[in-house]
This record gives sequence, structure tokens and C-alpha cells, in this order.
Amino acid sequence: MALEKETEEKIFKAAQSIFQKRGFEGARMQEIADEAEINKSMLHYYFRSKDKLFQEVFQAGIKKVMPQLFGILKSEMGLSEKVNEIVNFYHDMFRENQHLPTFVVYEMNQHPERFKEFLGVMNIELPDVFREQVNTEVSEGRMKPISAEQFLLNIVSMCMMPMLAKTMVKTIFALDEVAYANFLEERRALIPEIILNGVKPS
Amino acid sequence: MALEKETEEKIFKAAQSIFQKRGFEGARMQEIADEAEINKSMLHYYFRSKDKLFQEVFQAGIKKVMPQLFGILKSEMGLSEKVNEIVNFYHDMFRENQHLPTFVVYEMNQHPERFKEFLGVMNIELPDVFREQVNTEVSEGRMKPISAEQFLLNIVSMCMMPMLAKTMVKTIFALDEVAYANFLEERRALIPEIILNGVKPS
DNA sequence: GTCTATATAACGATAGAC
DNA sequence: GTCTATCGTTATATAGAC
Repeated sequence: MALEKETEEKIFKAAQSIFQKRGFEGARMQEIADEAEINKSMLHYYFRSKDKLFQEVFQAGIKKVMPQLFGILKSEMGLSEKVNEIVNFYHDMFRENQHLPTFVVYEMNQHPERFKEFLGVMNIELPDVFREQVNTEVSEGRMKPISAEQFLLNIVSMCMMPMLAKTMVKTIFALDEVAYANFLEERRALIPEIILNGVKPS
Repeated sequence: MALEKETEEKIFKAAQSIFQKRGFEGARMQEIADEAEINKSMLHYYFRSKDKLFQEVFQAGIKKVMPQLFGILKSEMGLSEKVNEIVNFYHDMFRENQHLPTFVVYEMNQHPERFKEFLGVMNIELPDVFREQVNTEVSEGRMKPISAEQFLLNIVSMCMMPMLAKTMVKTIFALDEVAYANFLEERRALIPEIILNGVKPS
């Protein structure tokens, strides 16, 4: 029946919202049920347990980020173009899903095993194309010596940190919601410039 | 009595360990008591409630970071020296207290009000000295146009992100505990170079 | 499939003896 | 101050009627 899938999906969407906002420990099955406008026992009918429901939300969260990121890294683009794409990807993703980055990063630390075994299923490892791209730039003297790992981490750090530390940024810099959004938008152009200029040989 | 203070301190240290590792929602009063090797009811005797105990741990966490960071920003050093000091500060702090960055950043998002009112008590706002320092460098053409806020956030992002996303970094880059520690150490020199080179006029 | 009612366990917190 | 025992509540989860 169509209604079954609809119900299951309503629950899942609600679970995403609550888990991402409150974390596994902070989330309440009742709150998920309320959000889905559905009876609490339905959660168990469709997903058996809080743990299983969380697992699916967690994995969906990773699937929403990693494949796209690694898609860019594996692509045929030039290095500076990739930097731009990654920065735009993170900022677009965050606009639609404010709590996703915090959720994924935090819950990974809380349940490293879950993440590790899931990464085996997908095949997530630093693409050779990207690694060679960085190495070539370095060996041909167009970039200062840096590993592909450090280079990628720099980009990701500059993008994600202000999202993870939203409250901190807003509070210390005295930004309201709009000013914060503008502040982030400013970084779409700023980050690639710093990242690329930062490794330029002097 | 000396024993009172000792007991209170044992509880507090245990609470720091557990809260920082598990978060407020994930922490259990029983686990704190076990860690302190003390009876559970003692927690309430000394700190009344889980909430009050958490509050103190949370505020102590902020006090451990912010004053030192803002101390550097307010100091007489030159800008590039400040960058170095900040980077070293974060890396030293993390060596001693692995879970502190995650804890502070995450719980800030979960309880923005608590943080906001506490920041009023301390006076945490971006020091004028630092702001003018950045503005001067920019207006005199030694740095590309950038606000003091974005400049500072770049440094903090590069330092904290790999600490917050420890599991993610370790897993995707296939690093064991030692390799991860070395990877972080590498960044002590790397980050200031990127940050400063990144804003150098071309 | 969906509801109500309830089982079962865990948690924070307190009372009261010592 | 420190302990044992227990209260009151809330959480996940299930049983059973419809």
C-alpha cells in the first residue's frame, strides 16, 4: 500500500529531524512520534527499536555527504575547481540541513565502530586521482609541499567549523541569524582564495 | 576539613571526564560516581542536581579555553606571532584534554542560552587591539582585504576541526592513534603558513 | 496497520540511619 | 559526611483489542 510507505517515510523524516537536533541520547521516541504526528508504537512497528531507527538516520546522513564529496574528488576537474566545488557543496548542503554536519561528526565520535563498519560497505577512501593531483602540483613546484590529506582537511575545516560551532560564532561575533548567514556566504569566495593562495610558493 | 574539598574535587574531576566524553544527555550520575569511586548520593550532597553539576563543568570548560585565547588576542604580539601562539595553544590544550573541544562546541549548540548568559559574566568579545591589527595590515596593503572575524575564524577552524572530527579523520585517512597524533603535530607548522600566506597580496 | 494500556527497566533524586 | 534503601518519574518497548 502507498499508505505504508508514507507512514514509514513520515516517521523517518521526523526521526531525522529529532536525532539531528538532539543527538541519539537526547532524542525521545515520543518527540519523534509527535513530530511525525503518529502514534508512538508505530515507531517500533516500522523500525523495531530506537537503536535501529537511529542507525538508519545516521547512515542516511553519511550517504548524504560522503558520496557527493568523494564524487568531486574523483572527478576530472582541475584542483582549484575542485576546491570551489567542495566549498559550494558544503555551504549548499548546510543551507538545507543545518544540523546534519554537527550530527554526523558528533555521533561518529560517540560510536566509532558503527561508522567504521559502515565505511567498509561504501568504499570511502581518499581517491587516487585527487592524491596524485596534489602530488603533481607539489612536485612540479606550483604548490608548496603538502600532503593530499592535509590539503583536503584544510578545505573541510574552513567549511565545516563555522557550521559546527554556530552558537559560538554567533555569540562571540555578536551576529543574529541573518548576519550569521551572510557571514557564511562571504566564505564561499574567501575559503578557496585562502586555501589556494596559502600553498602558493613564495 | 581537607577531606571535604578532596571529595568535592574527586567528584568534579569525574564529572568533567564523563560529561566531556558522553555529553549531558549521555552522561549517567552512576557512571560519574563510579569514576569518582564514591557513593552516588554524594553527587547530590555536593552539587544538588545533575544540571548544576553539568553547569559547573561546562563553565570550567569555557574558562579553560576562552581566557587564554583572548589573552593572546589582546597581547602586544605581532599578528603572525599571535597566529603561532593560538595554533600552539589549541594543540597543547588538546593533548591534555581530548574531549574538551567537542564538549564545549557541542553543548553550546544544545544550550545557547546558558552560554550566552555566561559570556556576559566574563567579558568575551573580539578585542579591539586584534581587530585594529588586522585592519591596519589590510589598509596598508600587507594583507588582502579580510575582516578580523573571518581571519580569526580561519585559524580556529584549521586547529579545531581535526580535533572535533577525530574519528572521521582517523577513519577516512586510515590513521591509528599514533599516526593521528603525528598528523596533528604536522599542523602546528602547516596552519600558520597557510593562514598567513593565504592573505598575502599577490 | 493503528490504537490503548501496560510491562519493564533505568534514571535522578531524597529520606533516614549511622 | 557517608551509606542503604527507596521514591517518583520517565524512557523504551510490547501485548492485545480493533
